[in-house]
Amino acid sequence: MHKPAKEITIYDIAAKLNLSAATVSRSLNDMPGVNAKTKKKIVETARAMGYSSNAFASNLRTKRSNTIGVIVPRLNSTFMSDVIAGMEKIANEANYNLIISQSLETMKKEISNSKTMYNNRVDGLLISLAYDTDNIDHLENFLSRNIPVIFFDRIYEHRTCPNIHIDNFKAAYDITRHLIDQGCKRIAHIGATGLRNVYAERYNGYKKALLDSGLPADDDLLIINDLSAKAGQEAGEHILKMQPMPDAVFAANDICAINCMLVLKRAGIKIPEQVAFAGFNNDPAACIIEPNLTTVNYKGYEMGEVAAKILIDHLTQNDNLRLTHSLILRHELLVRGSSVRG
Amino acid sequence: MHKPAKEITIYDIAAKLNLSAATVSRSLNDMPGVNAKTKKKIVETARAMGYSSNAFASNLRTKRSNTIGVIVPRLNSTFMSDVIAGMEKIANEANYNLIISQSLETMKKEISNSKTMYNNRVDGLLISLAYDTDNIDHLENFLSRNIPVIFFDRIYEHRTCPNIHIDNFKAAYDITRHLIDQGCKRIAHIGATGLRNVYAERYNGYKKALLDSGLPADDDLLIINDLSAKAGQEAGEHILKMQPMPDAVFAANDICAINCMLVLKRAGIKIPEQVAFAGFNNDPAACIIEPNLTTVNYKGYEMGEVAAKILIDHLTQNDNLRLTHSLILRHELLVRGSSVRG
DNA sequence: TTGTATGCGTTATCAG
DNA sequence: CTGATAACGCATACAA
Repeated sequence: MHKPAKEITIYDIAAKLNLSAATVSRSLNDMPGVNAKTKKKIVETARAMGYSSNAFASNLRTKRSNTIGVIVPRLNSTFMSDVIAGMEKIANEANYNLIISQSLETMKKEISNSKTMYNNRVDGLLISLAYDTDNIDHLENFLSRNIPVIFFDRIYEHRTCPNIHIDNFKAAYDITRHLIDQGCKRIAHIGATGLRNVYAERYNGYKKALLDSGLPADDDLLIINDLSAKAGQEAGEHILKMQPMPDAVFAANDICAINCMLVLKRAGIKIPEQVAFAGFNNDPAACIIEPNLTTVNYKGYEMGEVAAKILIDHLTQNDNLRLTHSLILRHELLVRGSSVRG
Repeated sequence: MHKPAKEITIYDIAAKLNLSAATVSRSLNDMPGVNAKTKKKIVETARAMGYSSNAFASNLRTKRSNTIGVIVPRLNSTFMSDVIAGMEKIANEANYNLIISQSLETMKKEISNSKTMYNNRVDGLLISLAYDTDNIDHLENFLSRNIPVIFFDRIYEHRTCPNIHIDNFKAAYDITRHLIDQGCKRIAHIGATGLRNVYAERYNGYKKALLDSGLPADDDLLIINDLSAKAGQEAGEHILKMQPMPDAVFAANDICAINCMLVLKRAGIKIPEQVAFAGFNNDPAACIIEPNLTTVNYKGYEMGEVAAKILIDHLTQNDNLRLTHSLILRHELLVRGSSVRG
């Protein structure tokens, strides 16, 4: 077993300066009521001796970990990395640490992760739900002990937890409307499980836009999968076989849209003349495919910042978290070549 | 200030069962020397009472955190997310937690992150260096206290720290050779700072391949930047102005290669006939651009697994980490349309 | 302004 | 097999 070397404690510093540990503690924590000179001396010797505060002892004593737990479906999406970068910035500034884990889209791992988070006594939890999560019993530990939980993006309606998201319904409505304005009449939608608000809302927005324009919301035009690259390819093959083919495709994420589009392109379909395309998320790849993909842009970075900020404000100022029921961030429609018909 | 509710401790369990806390602790930790019956009773009531071990107290006592620190340049690259996913799998299985942070390619943040990691008493550190890190004084705390540090991908030569990486030299050599085999004679290279082994080695491999084939390694053919998407575009504009233009471009990562290629394509340059392209990393976008990008594939997931495994084995079995100087993983050349000439 | 004393929840040592 | 007790390092109420 690996054995770390001895640590330097506030007692060592106190001994060296003929002071009490209490005074050292107070100085190191910038507490009021310490003589400026002694404080200076303490801070200096602390540095000189290579002192570093032991977080465990401090946490044990204060019952706060200064750590925030983050659970996301996957780390490796552009959107989520942006979210996390935003969270990290805010957390860092406020002296909070982030423990991050991914559920890999399964409720099972999400449960296990939340247990770990709880054991590590995170001060709060920021979570975006897995693909198949259908209840939040695994968060009961947090809720019953008043440890704040905030949902972002893939949210869950709960009495005491704020939600942070965008208006997925409106975004989908607008993008579908845009396709209709381009003259499209048979618009297919590639979506995912209705369990997740983001996908349910995008579908609802799509459907409403069709109905408002007097277009039928034909079930044949609806494709449900997991929105992965592979699923996008399969959707493309499926679409090629449809009779008649749709004249537009609106996919609930860009990766899926792009991979679907590639299949159609390779089959000789003209984009956007024969089939127009729109996605969701503004993944960098949307600007690599040709023609570039029309999509909905929303700032993950800001979502991360906001989520972390709300949580930390609550932890440090005890504003009432329940007052904030949900927080809706801005999005914008980015119209590009994949959907504009001369 | 937010106040969490009271916790259930081993004393509560002990009191309820008329036992001592010691016995409860032993049972809950599966230690030998406890009557099977009492143990069973203890485990059951623990669950019934909703007990959950307090990691701080345990860590304070044992001087081990069961936490591994991970510092990467950025989380939002396909490669790094894969690495982290691999680490998380191994860590999870061994009951270790991961604290993850990103340096955002600056040494400054890397220093601050490593300090946080140290304060949180991580049992070990897995790190891939930032773009401009030119020394590792900030890891001195770890090294002097025998806290194991393992470098991966962006490594650093150090007496006591193992390195995990691929043979960047050979990969670059092979891919350059491939371009030469396709008849290319003026091969440009887009690389990054020589501070980082990965880029220095890729450049060296490229150069050696040229020399071995009797081609001049012309300095005009070398473009140094930060390999970002934007840098790729700028490189593309630069290349368009070169007299004569190179007939191939080998970029040290895919994102840069792809964005450079897009600029050339839009200027009417035929790929690969006029300019052949090769990248590095096998980013998913390499299969989105047309023609698809020739690149070097290496498994980030496995690199993460290996790094975590070596660290945890050392932590739990105290095998001598110094014996492992470096560990070189496999890579493969993926030849695609961007480089194959009729 | 500083010091004393105590407890946070565990685990480890020793004794029974 | 079980119990009593002492740390681990820090922060705080209270005393000086």
